[in-house]
Amino acid sequence: MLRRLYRFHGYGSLNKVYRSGATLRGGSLSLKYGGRKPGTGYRVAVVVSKKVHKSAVVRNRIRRRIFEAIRHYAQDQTLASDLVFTVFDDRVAAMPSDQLTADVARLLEKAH
RNA sequence: CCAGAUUAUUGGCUAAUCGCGUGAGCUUCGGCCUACGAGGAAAGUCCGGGCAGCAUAGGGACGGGCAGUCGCUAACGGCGACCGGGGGCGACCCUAGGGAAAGUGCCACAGAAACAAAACCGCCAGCUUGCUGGUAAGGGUGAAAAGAGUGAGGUAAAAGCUCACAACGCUCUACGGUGACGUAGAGAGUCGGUAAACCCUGCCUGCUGCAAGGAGAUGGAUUCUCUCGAGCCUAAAGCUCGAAGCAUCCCGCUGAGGAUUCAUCACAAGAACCGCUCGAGCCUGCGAGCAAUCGUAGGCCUAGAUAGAUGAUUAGCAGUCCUUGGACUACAGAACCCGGCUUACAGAUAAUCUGGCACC
RNA sequence: GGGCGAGUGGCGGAAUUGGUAUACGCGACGGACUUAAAAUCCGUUGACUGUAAUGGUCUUGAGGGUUCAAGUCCCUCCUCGCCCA
Repeated sequence: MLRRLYRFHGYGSLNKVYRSGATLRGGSLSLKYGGRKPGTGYRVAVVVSKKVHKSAVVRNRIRRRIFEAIRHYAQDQTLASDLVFTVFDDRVAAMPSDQLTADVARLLEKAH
């Protein structure tokens, strides 16, 4: 899990990314990223709808694994954008962590 | 040992590295350090309360809920014990279980007849030979056809029509029990089912919900809104009544709300907050009680997030599945808090009891 | 978090106070018309299972209950949808 500083708070800023952000598609998840002024850091949200999986435990695991992959990526690279990951497949809960980290890193690379 | 019954507990473990939230401490304000951090169902939202607002929520109507008895409880549609009924060889389990002679509705099809009484077939008698009368024991219809078995008497043929014994529910009396009810005796036995149909009886019940609500209190001034209508009056002013609010209606109660500003008291930067976690709280012992539960003594503080922390990876062990070797770790994620109910749940453990077999 | 509603053939959609479940439309199948097809007309059509023949059993999201009888009444669960800052 990322620190509170790097997460979204409230609907307004999230809706702004949904309206004006650009979209990248991956295997099981997509990324919307949007304009933030340079030098102001980054914010991340992960959206896992109830249609992905009925169990709240599985949805929580998906969310935490993606946050963890982003955290490892942010240790080496610098991020500067609003990032919204949307999951549409429950394979994310069971796939090996190396593959998940690579998928997330590929999306983040494209966004820059 | 095998097959069961009931109840309770547990719900992968250890280590390393990297992280997140809250509180305390330190700080050179960059951080550092330390403690704690999902459940028995956190779930479904099916009930009941606390708490908050609407009048310190008051009476009645309407509506809704519950239903054996006695207890427990803050309360309950929950729990415990007992009674009646049903199931099991048994341990034990299941049970929405008030009232149908207060009234109303419904009982399709079939059937002669469906809640008010009845003759279709059969049996018996009479004569006009296909009608009349007698007969509710038998047949047939149906979920249900006047409570009723065996034997004897009785008759034209029959029938609780009469008698003996047995069964059934009802009423009364006696005894036992706080009570539901049980046991015994006596009496009279034509007179459905359905109340998870309306209804009657008894008891309970205001509405909205933390997305509630708060974010100064008291007093005064000005102004606006609800605000308009009717009556008294020539008109104005004034008075009275109604309308307004109390989230269904009547009674009853009250004028209510917003903005600006002044004074006094209080508060001290916070809407990124409070409510928010110390509570019908948990653990242990003792006592009362068959038990639910209650009393008492000692000890303990045990998540409080807010697009939402409680995690990720690696190694070893334990277990399960299939073929070396891999895969997997029951059900499942707090959202104001409690008491229950219901539903989901791999495996492991413990206690008590029942039936059967073998041995001593 | 809190509050509501719905579920009937392959699809849509009826079924009055409990009383023959699936009326009606679409679709599908067979036949007629045609050289062939479309349109039109006629007929069949829930599932399973028989017999020489008439048939029998099950079915309203799932399970249970009340009743002679349940799509309808009551309870528990499942799925889908809607509303509230």
